[in-house]
Amino acid sequence: MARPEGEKTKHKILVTAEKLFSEQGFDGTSISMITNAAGVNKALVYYHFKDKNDIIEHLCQNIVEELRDDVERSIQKGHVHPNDTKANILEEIKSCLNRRKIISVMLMESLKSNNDKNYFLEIAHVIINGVLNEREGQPEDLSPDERLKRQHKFVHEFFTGFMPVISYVVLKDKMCDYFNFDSDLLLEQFMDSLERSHIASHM
Amino acid sequence: MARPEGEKTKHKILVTAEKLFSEQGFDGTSISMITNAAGVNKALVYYHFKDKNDIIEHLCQNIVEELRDDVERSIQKGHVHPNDTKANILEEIKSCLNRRKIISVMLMESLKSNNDKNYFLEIAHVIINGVLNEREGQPEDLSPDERLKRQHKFVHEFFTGFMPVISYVVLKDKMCDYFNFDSDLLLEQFMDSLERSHIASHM
Amino acid sequence: MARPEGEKTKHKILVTAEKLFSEQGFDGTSISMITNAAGVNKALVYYHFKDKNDIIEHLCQNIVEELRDDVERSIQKGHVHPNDTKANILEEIKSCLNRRKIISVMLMESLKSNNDKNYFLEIAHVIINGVLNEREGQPEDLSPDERLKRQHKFVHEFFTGFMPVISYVVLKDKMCDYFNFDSDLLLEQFMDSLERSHIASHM
Amino acid sequence: MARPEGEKTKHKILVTAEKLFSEQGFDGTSISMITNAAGVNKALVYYHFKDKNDIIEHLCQNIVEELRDDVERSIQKGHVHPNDTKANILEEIKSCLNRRKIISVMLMESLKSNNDKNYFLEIAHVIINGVLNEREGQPEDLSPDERLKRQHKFVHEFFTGFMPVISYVVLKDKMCDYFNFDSDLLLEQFMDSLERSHIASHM
DNA sequence: GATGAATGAGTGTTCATTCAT
DNA sequence: TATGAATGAACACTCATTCAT
Repeated sequence: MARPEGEKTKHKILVTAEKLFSEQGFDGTSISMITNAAGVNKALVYYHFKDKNDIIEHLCQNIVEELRDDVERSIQKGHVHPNDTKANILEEIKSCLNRRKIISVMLMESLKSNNDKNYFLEIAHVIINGVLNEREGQPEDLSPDERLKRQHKFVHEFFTGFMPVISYVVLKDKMCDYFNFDSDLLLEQFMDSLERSHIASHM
Repeated sequence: MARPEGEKTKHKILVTAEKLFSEQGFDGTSISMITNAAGVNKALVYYHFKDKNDIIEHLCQNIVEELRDDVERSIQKGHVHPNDTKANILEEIKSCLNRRKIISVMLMESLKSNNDKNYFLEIAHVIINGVLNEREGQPEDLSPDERLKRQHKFVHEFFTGFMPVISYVVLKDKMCDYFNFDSDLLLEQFMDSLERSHIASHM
Repeated sequence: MARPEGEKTKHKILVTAEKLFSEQGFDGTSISMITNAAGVNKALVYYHFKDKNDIIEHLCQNIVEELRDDVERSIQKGHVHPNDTKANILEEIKSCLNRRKIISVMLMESLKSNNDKNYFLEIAHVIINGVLNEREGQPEDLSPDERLKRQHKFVHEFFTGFMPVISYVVLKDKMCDYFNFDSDLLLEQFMDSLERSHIASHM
Repeated sequence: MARPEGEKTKHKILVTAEKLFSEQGFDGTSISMITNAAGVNKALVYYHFKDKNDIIEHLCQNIVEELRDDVERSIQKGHVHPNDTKANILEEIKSCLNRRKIISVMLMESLKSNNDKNYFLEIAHVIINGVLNEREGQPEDLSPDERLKRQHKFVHEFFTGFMPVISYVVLKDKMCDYFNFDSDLLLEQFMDSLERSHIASHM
């Protein structure tokens, strides 16, 4: 675990940036804010990263890789709770909750219509295809008709499964604040809704 | 309809700001960008608005009011297409599409955990309560138990109906680009999914 | 002469920049140095000029135009001292001395082999062609042979007339310092040399 | 000739710095640019040189010494081409061409009126006095009148011989680019002009 | 209502230089 | 000799905002 000195600093910058980006947005967060919060010299950021954008790029690529690994491992080992869809979904929600800061940042950035890269859609792609492949095996040489079906399944998963979970993860705290909801109750109600709508409608 | 000169300018600023905010985010858009694009003098912004924040506040309050009016009218007059849930949902989606720029901005801003005001949750509140009231009448003096049920319905509508629609509206163009989807087909598939999951699970 | 307020500021920036660029070079002079010396706000520079480069561009284009006008006027009106080459050359030297700051800057910049624009060669072109046209009329439809002759004359003027004068103008103060020369004597000796070499060798 | 490892590095830094300084100027070239281009560690520069200024100082002092040696050797051995002034001048031009990068740098720096050291005038001094001494012997105990004559000769050599040659050397490539001149023809025309003006006017 | 000019504090980024190893 | 990491000051440039007219 002995990280070389430079890697520690780089890590500190990344962690702090992730926090501040999720709180204030990418454009609303200055390099000074990051270095002040992280307690590192401002110029050091540019020793470890090409520019400000390179920081968010690192953050995004890191979790894209993490998720790819997760998905692969999940397919190989099978689920943590076999035959218990609900428990598995809860597991997934929790895994998203742990990454909710960067997910929030990616969503914000993906909403800007000017952006070229779209890491949010990239992780959607990775996760949903992981789920679909697990359910029905890796597709090869699809006929146009099968491809259309596959796309339909993807769209279904995206809007009725993935986005509700993402929405829950990135908005739950604000909802509890705004509507004066209890956090545990909200989770329960959300899980129930997801079960009755998305899970019940699996194609 | 003859708008006084000043109102025209104010309107031009608002329209341009909405466009740029949705393309680049609020923090990513400067006053100069707005005035350059709108072709108005920079100082004029501060004649019509208190500060930069006041612009987004105007934009948000405007559509909150618009939506309130829509909802009220809809309850009074009934739906455009009575007894055709699908058509009505399509109507709603189209109404959101027309406002997708400002909705996108509100969502971005609501994701920042630092923000105090949350216009996105405010419009969710307005719209979803409109839908629920239309379905089952305005609730008064709810018992704790009824209130819980109402909250559950709200949560259900929010995550399985509202958020999927919003997601579709703000992300569809990026999805078509990223995944090389056909726009019309995506709408069709999305509508089908929504029907099978959300509409089928109405409580 | 009543200059609008903004033009005065712009002028102050240009004059100060010219001075500092000639003393420290373009890259050796920061915007802060200029604004501090000129007593104007730093951001104002960017109100009046696109960027730092735009300042030097203005300076260069201004004297290019000035020189073009000078040359044209000189051809129309004839020399100040007809039939007295020496006096006319002295006149020219003095006119260069008045512009020696910006000439020095242009020469420095033209020596960087990376630069795309070359204002120094542009003024050489303007001045020398002015001299040649005055002497032998504006050339039209030159045969290849005549063109070669014209080029030869240009080269001759450039290296044996123009460059010595420029060198004198931009280096005389440093020479007087370094070699402990008397300023007036240096001018006299330089004029004598120029007469005996360049003027005597006119083609 | 086996250079110790450290000397090789030092040499690489000097060569790269000379190249970049001549392309971008001293102030326009950063230590990072040099170390990146030379492929050496940045901190190593400060092992071999006191500071950035020390690099240019080394470069300048090196050729000052080189030129001193050249001049001395030339006086002792006589010219390469005895009795052929033209050939000798061509030899000198070529020797300057080989050193044109650092000469260009020295000239740029000498044009800044703020600089204390003036290596450009130092090499002018070395070279021109070498030429004069060769022609008429090393002067000793000059009378005031003789000293004035000597100064006049120096000034003559400087402005009608040295500066044209230097100008040719540092500007020829830019001239060929800018005026679309042929390189060989330019040399020919320049040599001819120099002969007819400077050489013809030797005092 | 509208404008050109101005401002102080800030932006992202790079600088020459140093340090410990 | 050489290196990766670090630093404070400076860089060019832009920000939101204000002022006088």
